Amino acid sequence: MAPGGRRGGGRPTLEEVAARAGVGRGTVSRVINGSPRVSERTRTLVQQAVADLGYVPDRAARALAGHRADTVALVVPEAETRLFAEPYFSGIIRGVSAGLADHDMQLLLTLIRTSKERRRFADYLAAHRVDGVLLVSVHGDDPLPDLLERMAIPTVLNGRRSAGETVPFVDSDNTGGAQSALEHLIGRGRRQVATITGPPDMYVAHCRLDGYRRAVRAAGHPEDAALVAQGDFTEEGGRRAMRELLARRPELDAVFCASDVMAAGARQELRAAGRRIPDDVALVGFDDSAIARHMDPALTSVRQPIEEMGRAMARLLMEQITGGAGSGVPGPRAPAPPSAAARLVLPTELVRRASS
Amino acid sequence: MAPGGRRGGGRPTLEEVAARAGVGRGTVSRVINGSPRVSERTRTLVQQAVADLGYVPDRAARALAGHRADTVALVVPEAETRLFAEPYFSGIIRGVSAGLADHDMQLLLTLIRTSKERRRFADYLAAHRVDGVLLVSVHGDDPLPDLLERMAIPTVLNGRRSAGETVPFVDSDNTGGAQSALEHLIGRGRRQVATITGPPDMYVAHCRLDGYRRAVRAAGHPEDAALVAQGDFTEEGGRRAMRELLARRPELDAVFCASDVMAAGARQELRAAGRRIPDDVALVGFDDSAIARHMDPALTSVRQPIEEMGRAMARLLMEQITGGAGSGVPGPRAPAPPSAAARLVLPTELVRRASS
DNA sequence: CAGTACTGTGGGAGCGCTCCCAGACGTGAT
DNA sequence: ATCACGTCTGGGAGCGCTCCCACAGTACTG
Repeated sequence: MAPGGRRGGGRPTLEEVAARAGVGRGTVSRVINGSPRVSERTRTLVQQAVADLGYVPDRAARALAGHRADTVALVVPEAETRLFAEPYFSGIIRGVSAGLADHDMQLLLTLIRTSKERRRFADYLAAHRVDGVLLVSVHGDDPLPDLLERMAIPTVLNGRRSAGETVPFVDSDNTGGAQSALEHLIGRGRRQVATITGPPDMYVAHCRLDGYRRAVRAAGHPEDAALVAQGDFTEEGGRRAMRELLARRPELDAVFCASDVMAAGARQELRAAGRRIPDDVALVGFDDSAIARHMDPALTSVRQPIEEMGRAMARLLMEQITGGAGSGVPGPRAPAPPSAAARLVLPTELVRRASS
Repeated sequence: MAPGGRRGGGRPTLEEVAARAGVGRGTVSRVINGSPRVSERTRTLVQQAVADLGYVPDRAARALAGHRADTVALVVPEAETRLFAEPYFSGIIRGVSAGLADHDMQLLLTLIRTSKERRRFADYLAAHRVDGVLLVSVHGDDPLPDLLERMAIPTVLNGRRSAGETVPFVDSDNTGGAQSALEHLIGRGRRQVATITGPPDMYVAHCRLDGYRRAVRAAGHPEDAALVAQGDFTEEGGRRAMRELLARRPELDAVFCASDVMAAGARQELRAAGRRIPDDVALVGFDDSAIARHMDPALTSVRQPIEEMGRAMARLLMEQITGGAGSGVPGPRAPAPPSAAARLVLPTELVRRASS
């Protein structure tokens, strides 16, 4: 008779299940949550009642009483929303989603474009609506990681802000990936290998440049600063950098680009300059994105284990949330100390195609 | 002294705000929810207390007491997770996210791959954790739309299952887009325009084929069934269909592909057959995805107003949830009757590039 | 056979809100 | 002055869970 609009017959509550099973509320709760302190007989009884009634625990009530949300947020800062178009995010989301499914956790997607939206998200955190946060592609100056640390909310970054990252993270081996790209080029007889880097304020750009340098050094080639041009991960930046390189070192015979998108820009300039790929100049990218496969010629690129990274992020986050304790019973939050396992660097793989 | 781990000092509650403002709980609640039945003086008083204490309402408590979740789910069925890589999803998500931000609604992202995950999602719906659902790229045989209708959960589809779609939806003008692509080709003197279609069990494929046929008819060209080949929205499908077409009608001078991905496949076959693009054969795609810009030559394609579609989906859903009542106070759910406005078809735009 | 230690169980006391019913205080008409 | 009818306000009664305390029962000990 309630005016509000109680839905058809009303969904069964814990209490009703308890009544039907002839046990107390607490016992049903224990069964639902997989507590071991229930006799086998009672457990079966309760499970039967649950099945009969089609009982599904109300999450809101659970969240209120249990101080948890069964939800984690995947946060994508403004600067990165365009990257969304890349298979990268698709892979991360799939990995995360798969990793969370086992824990019956939901994924909240939060795009933060404006400072108003950042505030809104901070309120959301304050309102206890998430148990943890996954942060994608943080820049060095992003205030979010520190905010999360202050609020003591379990967090995992995708990538890191610096070599001394304090927040748990999952990253790919950018240095190693760049290195393998260069070993490949040098192994195929290229002598004058240039590189187009990412923006210097991003750690990932540093790593890839570092890998380039190491490989050049290891091969005994001279380190030539004129072979390094700065890009910004955009196509236009790739074009600009390529023009610079061609002006400075017209004799170059290979270019390693720190992203596929920049490689696409570089290719245009190379073609405009009449260089054939790969005959005159070999080209290698990074990310193994869709454009790598569709470029003409198809682009050799460094692939990251993206979906696996997403899975790993989910795993690391769950470990923090459950306080390192095994899967089992989700107790009240008990923040785990930062462990060594909370820094994960996954290997990359070179995908060879026609451009090199 | 609570063992659980009450966070630092404890966040302020409604009651504390009430005490500080010297009013009752009900009054604070009214102010928070923007009820008009509060005197100006009291409202200011309460707002001051809220600001002083940094009060943020607890969402879980709100959800429990108020029978709402302030959350909507964006559901992506298995078959589509690969499309995730496309700018399409990026755009939809951005539009939806922007559209929801105004309503202080959160976005839950749900990937459904297995039947186990579908069940899990159904439970989630039963557990009252979402106020509405956005469904992306539904197939004709997807059981989800009907399930949602039965549960009386507000829903908006992206695309529709058939011409007589009963669930509110937002779609783009696929027929018109295909038509404009063909008018463009025919206008440039192409006489033998072939098409590669999507899978016949998808309504969107029908629409695009329909647009092709209408334009051919309107131009007074003969309708030649041999110029129609069936694809499946994949690159390999595009290749196969292109081979068929070349075998059946070697004299064709243009191909309209129902997706960019299939156009990429078609291009490979055309090239393998020694046809130059656009000199011998003009090529047009659909979606205006990343590969369209990076293809060689760059692909003419039909662009959909993706982000706007996302926004519209959010708007339609919110209208259902708030029962058509203006923004204002969020009352308990009152499902709105299916209105004419709940069917939205947005216009497309032809983006001309070098391939035609 | 009392004493100690478990294991299993019931149910009270909240979690922080919203809803809604009374009641306090106006204001105007009679 | 009296009554009716507004507008505003306080606070009780939940929402459906989890947590935890107390207690019954059983199984060991000395």
